[in-house]
Amino acid sequence: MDEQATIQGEEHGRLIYDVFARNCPSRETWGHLTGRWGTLALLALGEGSYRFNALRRKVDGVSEKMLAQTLQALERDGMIHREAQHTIPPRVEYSLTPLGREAARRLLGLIEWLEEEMPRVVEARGRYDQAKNDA
Amino acid sequence: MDEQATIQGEEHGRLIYDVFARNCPSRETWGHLTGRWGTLALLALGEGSYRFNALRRKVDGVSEKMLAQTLQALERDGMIHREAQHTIPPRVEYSLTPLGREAARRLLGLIEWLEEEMPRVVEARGRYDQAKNDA
DNA sequence: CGGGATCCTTTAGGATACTG
DNA sequence: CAGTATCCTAAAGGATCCCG
Repeated sequence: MDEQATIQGEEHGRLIYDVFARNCPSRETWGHLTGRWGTLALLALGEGSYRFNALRRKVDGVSEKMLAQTLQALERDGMIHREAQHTIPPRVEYSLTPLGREAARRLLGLIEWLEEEMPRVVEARGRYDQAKNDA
Repeated sequence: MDEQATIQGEEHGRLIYDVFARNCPSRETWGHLTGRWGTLALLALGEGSYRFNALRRKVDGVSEKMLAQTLQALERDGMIHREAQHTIPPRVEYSLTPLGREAARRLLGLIEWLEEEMPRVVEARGRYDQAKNDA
């Protein structure tokens, strides 16, 4: 082996990505958190609670259908709290649960790191494309 | 507003998720990192370097096509290093770059957190489904 | 206003066969 | 062995209409 420490996560003696690969419930939730609209919805709600259409305006580009679907999935996972008033017209407020708040915090951490590193990524892309052209 | 601190990320004075929403390069890389196979490939390579087919066996369930596609995207983003020996038969080793190693570490952190919280998620799902049935 | 239902398009992903 | 190319299916996603 090499001296460089390997990056491993253990969970009950098994490598976590093995657990993660097959174990469906966490895979599904992972998809909800990191999916195209899930992350955006969580980050938006990290700012405060919003009603459906306000949220839709914040998560720019999302369709009604996808926003509803995304919110339902995250509500079911316990990340989002949904408060409905049965009035006409209806009024529904979405907010983060403590669990969702923690998820949003961690996702934001990853995204901020990525944003910081983007110059490196862009540079790597340039080198990669250059090498392709030379071939 | 509420007393609870909001979760915000700032970058040049703009909310980071606004930047993130439109700014394509980081969105694309985010997809590569969090996509179905990207995360798995990064975590597998966190253990050490692997050749194509060995990696394919580790990232169980991935097709040749998707693994090739995933590795190329991450190589282009500077996350993965590809070392080819032009022999017959060919021999290609994949490993993480320092950037990729950091990405893998952070992704693993998020996944480990999620695994820890899964009981809470499962419980929330139970409550959600129960409430649906009552309606 | 907050969705559900429906229909349609686009993309992700897989199986297979082939090549250096 | 490490891919590429081709073809196909399944799933994500979007537009529209409708209702309480």
